[in-house]
This record gives sequence, C-alpha cells and structure tokens, in this order.
Amino acid sequence: MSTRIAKPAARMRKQPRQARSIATVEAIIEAGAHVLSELGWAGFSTNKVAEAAGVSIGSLYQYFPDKLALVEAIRRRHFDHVLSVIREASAEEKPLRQFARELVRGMIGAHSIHPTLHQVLLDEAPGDRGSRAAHASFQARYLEHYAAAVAQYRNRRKDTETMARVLSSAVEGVIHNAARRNMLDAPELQKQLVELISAYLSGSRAT
Amino acid sequence: MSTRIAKPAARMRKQPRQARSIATVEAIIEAGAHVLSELGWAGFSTNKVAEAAGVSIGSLYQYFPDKLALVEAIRRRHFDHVLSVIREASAEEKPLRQFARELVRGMIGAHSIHPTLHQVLLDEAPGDRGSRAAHASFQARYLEHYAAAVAQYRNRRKDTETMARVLSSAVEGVIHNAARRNMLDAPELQKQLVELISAYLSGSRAT
DNA sequence: GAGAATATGAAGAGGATACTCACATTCATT
DNA sequence: AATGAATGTGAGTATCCTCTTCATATTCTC
Repeated sequence: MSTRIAKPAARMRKQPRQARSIATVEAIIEAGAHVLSELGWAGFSTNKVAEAAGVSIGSLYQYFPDKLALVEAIRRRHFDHVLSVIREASAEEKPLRQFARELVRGMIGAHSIHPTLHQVLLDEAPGDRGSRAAHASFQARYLEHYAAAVAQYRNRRKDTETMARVLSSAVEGVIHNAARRNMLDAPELQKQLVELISAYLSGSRAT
Repeated sequence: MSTRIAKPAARMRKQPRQARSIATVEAIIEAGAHVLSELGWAGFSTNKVAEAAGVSIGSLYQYFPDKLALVEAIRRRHFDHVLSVIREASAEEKPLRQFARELVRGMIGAHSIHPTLHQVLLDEAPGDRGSRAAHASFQARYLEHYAAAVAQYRNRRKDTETMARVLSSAVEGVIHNAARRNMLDAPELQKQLVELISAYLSGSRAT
C-alpha cells in the first residue's frame, strides 16, 4: 500500500490533531463497534457508546456531528478489515484446501472480537445519504472476491455468482452462529467449515 | 395436519372463547411475528403490534399479560412449525439428494413469510423465566434432527454433532441472506443450496 | 503564560414505551 | 327481546431514554 492517506475522514465535525484526541476518537469507534455488536442497532445509543469508551458524551459530539456519522465510521473500519481478509485469502493461486483454510482463519479473526457486528451493519443499521453507495459497493466487491475464488476452483462457468452468494452466506452463517455460542475457537468446527467449503467447491457429483 | 389441539395456552390472561376472540388472538400473534421479523426486537412494541393487527391496544392486553407473554406465544408457534418441517424432511429413509431437496424446500417455506423471525427469536428476543428451558429444548431437538440426518448419510461416527451444527447454521445463513435480498424464490439458489448440503454430506475426500 | 485543542456532564426538549381503566359494543342463551 | 358474559376500545398515565447543546474546565503546544 502506498503512503496511508488519512482516510477521507468520514464526516467529522473536527479533525483530531493531538495524540490524545486521536486516541479518544479511536476509543469511541471501538466502543461503538462493541455496543453495536452486543446490543444491536436497537441498543446503540450515543450515551452508551460514550460510557463504554470511558469518555464524556460531549467528547463524542466534539468529533461526530451525529449518530449516523459514527455508524458510518464504524462501518468503514469494519468493511476495510473484512475486505482485506478476503483479498489476502484469495490472492495468488493456491490449492483449494489451503484457500479454504486461510479464508476460514481470516473470517474467524475478523469476527471474533465483535461477533455480530457484520450482520448488524449489513442488516439493521441504517445508511442514509451517501453511505448507501458505499454499502452497495462493499457488497459488490465482497462478492467479487468470492466469485473469483469460485471461478478458480470450479470449471463450470455457469452460476458463479449464485455460488459465490451461497458460499459467502453459508460461511457467514456458520461463523455467526459459532460466535453466538462461544465456539469460534473450537478446532473441530474450523475443520468442518473448511470441509464444507472444500466439498462445495470441489463439487461431489453423487446423485 | 391432524386435529390441532389448542396448545397448552402459553401464559394468558384470559382464554378466548368465541370465534371472534380466537381470530383476534391469532391476528395479534401473526402481526407480532411480522413486526418482530421486520423491525427486530428493537422495534417490537405492543402498540405497533396492535396497530399492525388492526386491533386496539386494549384487546392485546386482554389476552396477553405483558410483552413477554406475547413473544413466547410467537416463539412457540414458530418453533413448532420449524420442527415439524425438519421432522418431515428427515423422516423415513430416502436418498441424500431427496432429503436435501425436501429440507431446503421446507426451510424456505418456513422462512419466506417472516424472513428473519427465526434469527430474532434465537438471538435478540429475551426469554426470561420458564421460556429459557423451552428455548434450550428447541435448540436441542432442532440439532438432533440434523444430527440424525448427518449420521444417516455419513458413516463416520465422529464429529456428528459438530457437523450438524455446521450444516444447520450454513443452511440458515444462506436462507436468511437470500430472504433479505428477496431471492428466496430463485430456483438456481435453491439448487445450489441443495448442492451444498449434498456435497458436504457425501463428503469430498481430497486433502 | 497565551491561545488553541480537548474534555466535561448537567440539562433541554422531545419522543417512545408498557400498560390501565372506564366505557362501548357484540355475542350466546333463554 | 332481554340479560349477562364475552369482547373490544383508545385516551391517558407515568416512566424512561433519546440525541444533542453549551458553558465551563482541563490539558496541551509553542
């Protein structure tokens, strides 16, 4: 990656300049992700986020003009993370099984801290204004990566997109479910998930 | 369906006796499922449910002592439905592919009306008091059915439970996702889901 | 030490919530 | 047709949270 440009800065009321304020903003976003994942969009209130961040509510509004701007910041951070994971797993050509293993490892990593954040972000949290576009674009790129993998391991040209959709939602389903039951670390679960992916992509031809 | 015995009646303030009130209660439960699925536990308010049911808020409290009793009624109805679907699909011995097809068809049917009800019921909605037990018991029986199917098509004795877990959550994930995008009826999606199940259960033996 | 950056939290203004109750309507039964 | 039970109504209560602001206090940079 070329020199990290401070991201387009998501709608902010004021740019943090000192190290102290940068840490504050970071804490707020992190706490926001936590609250969002734990309580859902329902329980996501600015007061709770501030408290969870160990910060005054005033500080929150010092940097985020409103609730939505905060959600957008959280969304952006999470999406970036997830995309990088898939990109890495599907980079280079590698044996199917290895791809599956890396994908599972990466996805579990991306969800183990905030188990349901992904779901909430996609399904519950509203995305008014410009975020609608970013949202769709994330979904598209997300699926693209899966589709690329499918195309690579499956010679059939048809149904690639559908397969990508099925695969991604299956993986998400398993991980989400495991997270809810604190089973994300169970190695046999990881193994079985790898198995599921491999089986589907290698395609058993039994009737 | 054999003669439906009026279920043990979930905690109710008053038993509906006339046809009119039975219809009212039914409308309330149905509307409740709708609201719960559409707005999540967050947006689930008794006032909204009453309005959606086309009934006065007073009528709701005529039969349900409080919000939780209503959720329990909704939960009970949905769980019964889902269980019967799995039971039917995994009844008798049948070829793997046929089992998969029937399972997919049934699960899609059970989720097409209230796409996310299942998730909300399991993850978000609280279950104080005695419902905790019913909740766990449902989960257990739910998994049992999957496990039975896994055991039937897979000779390996090990990991049956994990496989059941993986399978069920994968299926749920795909269906939930498809529902959110109004793709539940897409035949190629159904086909691919059947494929996924079959592939996993018939087990590709590549390392 | 001056001025900017950062942090605070009580308070305002508004809305939503679960639930009650006194009353109106409709039913089943005679 | 009449009577009492069953059913239905919805304005109203009290409570709790919400998002956000602002005047003030602290901490940093230079």
